[in-house]
Amino acid sequence: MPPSSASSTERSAARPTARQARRGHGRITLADVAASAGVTAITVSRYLRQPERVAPATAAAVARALRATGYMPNKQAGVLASAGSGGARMVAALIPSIANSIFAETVQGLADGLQGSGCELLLAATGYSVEREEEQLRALMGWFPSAIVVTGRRHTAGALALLAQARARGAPVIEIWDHPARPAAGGFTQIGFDHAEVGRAMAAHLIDRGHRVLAYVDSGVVEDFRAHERGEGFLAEAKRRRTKARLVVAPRDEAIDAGRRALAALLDAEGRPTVQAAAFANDHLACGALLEARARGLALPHDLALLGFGDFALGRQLDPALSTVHTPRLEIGQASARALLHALQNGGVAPNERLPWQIVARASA
Amino acid sequence: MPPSSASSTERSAARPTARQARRGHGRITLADVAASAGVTAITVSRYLRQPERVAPATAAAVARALRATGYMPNKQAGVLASAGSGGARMVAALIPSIANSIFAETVQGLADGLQGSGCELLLAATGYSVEREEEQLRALMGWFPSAIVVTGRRHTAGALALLAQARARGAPVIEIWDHPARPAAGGFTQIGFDHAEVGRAMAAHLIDRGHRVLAYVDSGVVEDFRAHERGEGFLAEAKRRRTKARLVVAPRDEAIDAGRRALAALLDAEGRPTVQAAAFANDHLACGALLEARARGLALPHDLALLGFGDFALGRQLDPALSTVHTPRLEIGQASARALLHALQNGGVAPNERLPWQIVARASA
DNA sequence: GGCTGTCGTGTTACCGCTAACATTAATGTC
DNA sequence: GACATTAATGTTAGCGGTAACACGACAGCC
Repeated sequence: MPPSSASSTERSAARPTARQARRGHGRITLADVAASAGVTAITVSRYLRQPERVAPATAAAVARALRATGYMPNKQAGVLASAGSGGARMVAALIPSIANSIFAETVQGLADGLQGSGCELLLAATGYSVEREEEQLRALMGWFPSAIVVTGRRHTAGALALLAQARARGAPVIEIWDHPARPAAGGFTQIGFDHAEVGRAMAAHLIDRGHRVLAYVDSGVVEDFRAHERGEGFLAEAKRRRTKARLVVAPRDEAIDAGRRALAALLDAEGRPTVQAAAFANDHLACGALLEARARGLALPHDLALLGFGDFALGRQLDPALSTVHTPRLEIGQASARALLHALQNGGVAPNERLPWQIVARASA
Repeated sequence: MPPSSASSTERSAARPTARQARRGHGRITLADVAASAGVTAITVSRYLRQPERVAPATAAAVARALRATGYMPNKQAGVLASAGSGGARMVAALIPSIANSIFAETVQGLADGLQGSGCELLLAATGYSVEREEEQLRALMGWFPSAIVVTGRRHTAGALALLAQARARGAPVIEIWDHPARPAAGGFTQIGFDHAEVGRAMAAHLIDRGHRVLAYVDSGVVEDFRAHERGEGFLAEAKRRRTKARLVVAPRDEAIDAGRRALAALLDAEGRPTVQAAAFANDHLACGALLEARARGLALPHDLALLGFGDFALGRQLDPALSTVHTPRLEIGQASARALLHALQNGGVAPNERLPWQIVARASA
């Protein structure tokens, strides 16, 4: 047997291991399966991706070989070779906080919706910081995900550029939890609701019930833009209805305590209560306030009305039960999954979706 | 210029696009940066991975080229080429449910701990099913993650094989939320605590306070193994202390209601209360029971003692406040991140970690 | 019977990056 | 000044898979 060909002179066969050091990490590859089935790699690849294109007899042999070898496709290689058009897909999701039950449920909805679709979920938390978001986005984009889900419509210029770039590659980009009346600059798919509208409805709810001196207790988290927007809507509506309303900001703190303290400040500010009704950026704050009000022996909603946002389990069980805004947190995730899968299959841009929310009037307002 | 060589006859230059259809998806690659810097791709690669190995002047040129082109490394290609030894890493995490605040916090801890380490988080929820876990694991393993985090020590045979295979490749495998007294079969790193021990402590807590007829209300989720184990520990301790104790299973249901109904059943079973004290698989159940007890006008803990598990926000705020077990849910995630990063750097197997929990005696027991 | 399809499979080249070895120039050594 | 070292960069050959094209065998058609 003569040396195969090529440059190398003698001893090319003498040390076969040297040059081939990187070969075969012991993993089972398509080539192994192919050898076992007596075909070539591409045939196995075809069997896996378009089984109808291989002859029945071959298919049987390949199937046997697959079972015998315990082959597991390398998705990295698949994505690299077919630039995402292959079966393996990754969806990158960026949310402010995983621990926050609101977003946790959204991620659950997203994961559920992706289940069985062959998409895996790449997750990162931004900690409510657009700079962190850009960083994380840059890191995740290195994996060239097939679709990207980000929270809200406010991003750094750098992040917007990255998102635009992803979309240009054909990756659907979805902004969740936000869908204002007028579309955002980036022009990405939005799945959520209009926070300004919610804020207006919160004010209207309190005004309709006869309260005349209002306050919106905003989140102390600087970049909780959606909470701020609800606050703006709240004030706008109060102004329109010629009702006194002020904006205060809760201390950035373990939220329940922050709510207590924020309410205490409102009640004690000028030696006498400065509000008749308060709306809150979230239910944690509102529950804290409710506990504070109860501790002071106030009768809700007569002495003081309190309205939360988010409809957390806690508020429903307190006595009096907290009135609040119920949000489609699970649905946002599910709708996003649906939208992105649809866009991936049909190539188009996913349409916006505005999801419903409701004010849940319980005992506190 | 003669045709380069090879088989093809004429017109090889006539239609340069034909054969090169797959070339250049428009993405910027190392080669582009290299061209812009007047070097070859490998030099740019070196600059990115071991900057001290390129000459200062070259480094400057490359840096300039990187900025000019806006290059973003393709991590898929990186992992493929260097089989994980490169900078890009992915950590796969499998948890029962993302929406469950306990696991959400653990994932948050994990994400926090991974932040800045160059590891991205690939997440999947199993829905408390070991079969689903195996499926998900198989899907995630196709990405050849650098490390794997799974929940608990019970897995299907197939899943165990996959985990063993991953470990054989050098990927740390960590089982979280579980760390029994005797090590598990798989021999994977365990980070958590001993649930049987917690169960025993819960029983001891109730017995020490003089309660003589006990019940453990187990989770209705069939594969919530850890809750079941706490139940077993509970019964074992009661037996040891010669105290009456029974096991009941809550309806699988919206958990707060399930707790109410489970307690109602215990109280009404034989026309009279059949328990003096009950421990629960989780705080949701316990809170439901607490609300039921309150509705019935029972004085806690005298008429009835209730002890939860998990220390959720709700229980702390109810009146009377729920006694419960505080768990290191965030810490488990953080410790896992630390452990796996350490193992990735130093190559060894991460050591087990037993994390502390405490019984928080509030008003209900 | 030669022509054109179609089917089933193989060949080649390439995705983007990096390990291993090769090469060149500059430096040190006696 | 010949030779071994070291530093800086380049070449080649992969990683594991798939797109595009090529090819042989058989079928249908006039």
